[in-house]
Amino acid sequence: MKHYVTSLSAAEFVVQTQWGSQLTLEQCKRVQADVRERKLQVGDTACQMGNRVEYWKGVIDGLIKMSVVSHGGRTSTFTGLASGAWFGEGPVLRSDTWDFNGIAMRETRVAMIPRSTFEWLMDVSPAFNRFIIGQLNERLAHFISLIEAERLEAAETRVARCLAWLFNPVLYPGVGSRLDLSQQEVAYLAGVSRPIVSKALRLMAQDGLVRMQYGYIQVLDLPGLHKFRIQPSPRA
DNA sequence: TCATTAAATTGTT
DNA sequence: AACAATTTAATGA
Repeated sequence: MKHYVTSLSAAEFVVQTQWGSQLTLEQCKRVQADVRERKLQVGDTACQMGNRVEYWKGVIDGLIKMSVVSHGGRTSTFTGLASGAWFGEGPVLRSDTWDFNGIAMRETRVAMIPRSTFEWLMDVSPAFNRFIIGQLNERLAHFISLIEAERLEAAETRVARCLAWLFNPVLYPGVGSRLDLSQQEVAYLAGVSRPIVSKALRLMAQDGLVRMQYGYIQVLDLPGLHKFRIQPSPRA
């Protein structure tokens, strides 16, 4: 599972993103001057519920788990944030404070755009606004799909859905067709037990949708993965 | 470079 | 949840 990631600096990373490449030279210069980089170890916090949002953040490489904690201390995971993901625009525009936790699932490098720079970009760049709208829209579709699957579908189907979104090229442009992800990690992200993940992955592999190797998963048919479905057991 | 060992991941009950 | 089997990574000659 050697991934030969060209280790871009944060400044190099932002200008080659979908939004960064559409900025004017002037805008690029300011973004590159303002961007910061942070390296997270496994278990480190990328963002914490309740804290003020100081930065809009992007995953250069690595994986972050997005989750919330209930009053009783139980945690619920929504999704992973994979390479190329940008997050925090929701809280910046809406509530000023993080409304979820971000925990690194492995060594992860994060690019950080100061809030003031983000707001400036919203003011001066129509291209940036379009990107943010697209981002919000994609995430909305993602979460609607999650809720629907959570309520109506079998656990194996939820695993497929969860994986399909993780390979979404709009939200996670840095993820190719291969993602270093153990079945245990998939279980955490999908909110199911590891044996369910194991069973689900073998079903998907039979249908030629994915290929699994030791420590990583390769998607062969992304549309097929979205459509994958096994009959849910009827509920009360 | 190869063999041995340890660690992580996966399959199964 | 626990166990066994398999794969990879690390170590050292």
